[in-house]
Amino acid sequence: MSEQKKVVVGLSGGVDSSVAALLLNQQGYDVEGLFMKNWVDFAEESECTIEEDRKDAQSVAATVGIPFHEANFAMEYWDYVFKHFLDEYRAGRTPNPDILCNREIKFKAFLDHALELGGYMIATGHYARVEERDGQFHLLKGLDHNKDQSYFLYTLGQAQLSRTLFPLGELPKPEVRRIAEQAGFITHDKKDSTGICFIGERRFREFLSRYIPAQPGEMQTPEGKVVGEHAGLMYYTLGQRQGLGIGGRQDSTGEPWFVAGKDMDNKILYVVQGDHPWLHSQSLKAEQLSWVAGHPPTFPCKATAKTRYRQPDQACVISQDDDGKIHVEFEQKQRAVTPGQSVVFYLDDDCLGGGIIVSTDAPGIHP
RNA sequence: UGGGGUAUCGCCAAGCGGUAAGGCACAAGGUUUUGAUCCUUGCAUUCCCAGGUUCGAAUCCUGGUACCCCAG
Repeated sequence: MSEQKKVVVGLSGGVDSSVAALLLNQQGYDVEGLFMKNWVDFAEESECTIEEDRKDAQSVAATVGIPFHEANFAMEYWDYVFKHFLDEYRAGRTPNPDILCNREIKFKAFLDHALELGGYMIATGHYARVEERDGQFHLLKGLDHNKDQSYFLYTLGQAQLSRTLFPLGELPKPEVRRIAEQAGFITHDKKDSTGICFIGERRFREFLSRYIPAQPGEMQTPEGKVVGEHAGLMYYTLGQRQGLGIGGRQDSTGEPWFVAGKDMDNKILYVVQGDHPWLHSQSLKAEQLSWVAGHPPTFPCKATAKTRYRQPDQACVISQDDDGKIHVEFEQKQRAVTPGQSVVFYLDDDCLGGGIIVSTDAPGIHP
């Protein structure tokens, strides 16, 4: 417990990282805090939020009594996260920028920077655990399964995990808030932040339209009936309900409509009503695999998987495809499995790794 | 300009003399470190218009207007 080595904790200005810093400090680590600014927004109220977060982070560092640093990885964020994010959307897929952000920024740029600062390890306020067993580092779910964030961390490998501490991994969220309040943190009752990491909560369509111009087209049913017009395929994601504007067709059942497919070439957005077969898939293919252990498991491999954050674990079998991709066969049909999103594998609490979904066996047309 | 029919929230749609259901859409919250999903709440003092009957009408009557269908 009395490791005298320096740990740099990423302070975001939220409750979680605040408590992470406090706990490490109490555990006897030589803790320093670092606030990252990775997004620059001109003439925008979000600039204020960033500034407020910075001040809160600074205040927390002062309360804990640790040095406070700042870093700006806006360039790295743009080049390694945001560009890719836009490319994916342009291609009609739905990326998860926060997973990339963890790989490229928090556990690369930040980690490197922390080492330069003389740090030995880094720490964040993620709800996840790292455990070393037989010389292998395992990424485990946060003990508070309700807040578990290992899904976002599946790209971390041995090199990263061996230098990472997740002080909140064993704690339930309410306890974290309690600790924050007792410590007198300015952040103790701050609302949990959501939205893209470092960018924040946005009106998503409006935000995207600043980077990708609208390209309207038809909304069609699988039968080819035109039921409306869309603003641009990239603004919609599979399984989406809100924003379609279709209501009260005389020839319909009265059930809500959902996005079920995209025809990029013809700019057609396919929509279906209610619980439609196009929305369900039994299997998927994934690529850009990343395994926590540094190597894939032995295939075929029985495991569970999440296709999106906070989804209950789904039983599946992972196997290798001839073309190097991974084939995942689910026990139960899955709703709206979306290309560009990540599938993350688990063995109980053990996060094995994951990959990017490229296709599913759901009927219909997908990018 | 012969006959018949329909006109209720942005769209579907209940209502049949007793003081405007519901669904979809939309909006606002909630959940949520992606995008979604999901949950909660809100959403016609008013029923095409104008008169009339009635204690009381979206519901009955009269006259307009609009649209639809069949005939010509």
